[in-house]
Amino acid sequence: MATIYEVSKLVGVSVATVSRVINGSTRVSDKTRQKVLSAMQALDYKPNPIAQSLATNRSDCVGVLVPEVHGPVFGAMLSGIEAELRDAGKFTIFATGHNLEAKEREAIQFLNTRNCDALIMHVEALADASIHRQAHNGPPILIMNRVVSGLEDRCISLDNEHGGYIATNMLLEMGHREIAYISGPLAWGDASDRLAGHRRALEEHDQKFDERLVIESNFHEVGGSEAMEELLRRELPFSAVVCANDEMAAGAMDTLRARGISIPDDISLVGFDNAPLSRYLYPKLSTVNYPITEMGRMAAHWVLENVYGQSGTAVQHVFKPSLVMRASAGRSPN
Amino acid sequence: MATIYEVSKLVGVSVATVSRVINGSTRVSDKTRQKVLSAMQALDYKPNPIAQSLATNRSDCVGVLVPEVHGPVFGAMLSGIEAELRDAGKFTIFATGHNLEAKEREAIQFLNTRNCDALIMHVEALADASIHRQAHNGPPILIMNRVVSGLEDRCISLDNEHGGYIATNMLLEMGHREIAYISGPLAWGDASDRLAGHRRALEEHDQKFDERLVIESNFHEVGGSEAMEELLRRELPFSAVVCANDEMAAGAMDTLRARGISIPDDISLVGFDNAPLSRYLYPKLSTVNYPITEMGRMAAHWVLENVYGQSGTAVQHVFKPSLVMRASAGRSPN
DNA sequence: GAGTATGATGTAACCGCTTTCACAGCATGG
DNA sequence: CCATGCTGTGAAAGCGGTTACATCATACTC
Repeated sequence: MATIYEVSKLVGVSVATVSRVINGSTRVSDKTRQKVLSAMQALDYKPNPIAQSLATNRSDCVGVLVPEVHGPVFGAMLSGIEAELRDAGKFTIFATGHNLEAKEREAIQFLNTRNCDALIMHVEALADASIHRQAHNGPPILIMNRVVSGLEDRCISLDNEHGGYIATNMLLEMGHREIAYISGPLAWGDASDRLAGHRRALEEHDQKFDERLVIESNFHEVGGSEAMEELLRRELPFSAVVCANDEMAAGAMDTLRARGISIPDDISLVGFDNAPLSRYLYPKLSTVNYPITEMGRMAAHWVLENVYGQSGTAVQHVFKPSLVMRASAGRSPN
Repeated sequence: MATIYEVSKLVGVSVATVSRVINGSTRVSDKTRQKVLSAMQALDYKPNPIAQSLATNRSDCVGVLVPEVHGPVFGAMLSGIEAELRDAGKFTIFATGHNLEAKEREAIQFLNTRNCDALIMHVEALADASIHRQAHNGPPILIMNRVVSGLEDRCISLDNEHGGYIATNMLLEMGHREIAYISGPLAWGDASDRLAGHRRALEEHDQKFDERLVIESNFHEVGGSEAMEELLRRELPFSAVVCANDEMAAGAMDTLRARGISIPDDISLVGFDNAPLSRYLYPKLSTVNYPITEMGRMAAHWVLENVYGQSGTAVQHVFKPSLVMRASAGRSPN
């Protein structure tokens, strides 16, 4: 690989001048610039990014920490981030935290050793205090799907409360009165916010909130299936169920089908996330769209503006979910 | 951040000695080693990876090129790669090629500028010649899901022919005789291999291969749906359909359901990939398992052994798919 | 035409680490 | 007692760039 020295020698200028041409930092006369450029071409010269990093103290790498690489949500998020950063010539390094505190901490350490210019992280287990510490000691960070107080301008999140609200509101407007709810772990912010939206919708329609119609589950398919069984066991009347994510809705659907209960004729079902699987279920699942790819793009955007100084549009910190109507929810049979 | 100089000053040795302690390259007396180690701890010293890279000409980064970041197959592959490399303290940088030659070429360029120590790539559009060129000029490469002649020891692939064979074989053994086939683009190796396996199974069971029962489609859901419509339009008898991937099977299922054709009572359906969606379909899809996560791990493994000199088990270059029986395939109604 | 601002370029230090080579000190063997 | 071979360590030259500062024309001002 050719170095900057070879280029400078070929042209007969100093390496400083070549460097200036590369970076466009200072004015270089047109004549020398042209000579340098053609020499670079002739030698097929590419600046060594490692050397540049060492000299400038920038790595052009952005670290991304997600619970998992695969899966509908994180895959889509990574996709948005990668596309945006790539266009800007920045590199994405990722690590997984598996929603476990030790792993998340370790992953941050790992990314820190790479001298990332910024960190985009989706962490669940890590306490606010740890995030604050990282924010103050490490490179700039951006937090996905979580609002950390004191770092609001570093957070990009979904208005989960609104999502829960529109799901239940839609069912109420279709005439449903008794609406059950299968929740994710309420210790997690998104799960409790979604439930709060559900409650608000009920209140606005003067429906009493009945705790017995709420099951706290785990965001997984089996959990949804078991939660639905538990609901049926309680023998309370309900004509619709909101599931706090699509996977649990898939599980719930399995249980209902096994009991011969028809969707949506007997019971309407609504999910949350608009994950790919929601389109494959039968009947196709009505759900709440979670614009995670866009949110990933926005995160990358923030980094490009605030870390790499590129100008652009304003960053949107809170995204509003919207309803996706499919076949699993219909009018109340009553 | 503390540097190696500060450590050396604190201990009263030269930076060379500190470096030796860091790398364990040469013998250092126990006494000095201990002093250096505790000084490193006291200063919370971490070697600067960028500087190390510049000096050693290694970046500790592995580039991964996939068509897309998300999606069942590539997400799972990335997941396997990341897990394995991460355990070894190596970084994964990824880029997407979207199965377009220009984009794939560009992505390789992009990763090349980062001085990756190795490249793991899943490319579809790039010609063998380009891959050979990259293999000879750039860092070591590993090719996923494709066998490039002359580079067989650099390829990790699935025995697609075998997969096609076991799918059709299973149907034949369940008594089916007329078996239709919805293929992916036959210009792609995996699609044509899968079809070849289908043909071999038919031949081994003395069934004539009927071209009119084969539709070439595009690996997408809509394509599967349209292909099934075309099949029905041809009004040839068949009691089972093999789809070359699960997405097309999902589309085919939609079409059959819309016509009131029961699965598997009227027609049996088999997919390929064992993507997550196959479990969400109704009825749950029988399919061929594609151990892509393991294959990703294996790729990372190869890199660790051949680039970073870690010892380990032998690399498996060809993976055998296996059958996953679910509800969508049953005995022939005849 | 002297004084000065301005623009283009060169010089050299520096980023933080690795590694070759030299060397001192010491044990070994004849 | 000297030649020899080890071990442990230090000095210093890279790795390939960036950039503060110096220098030198050149153009401009009065």
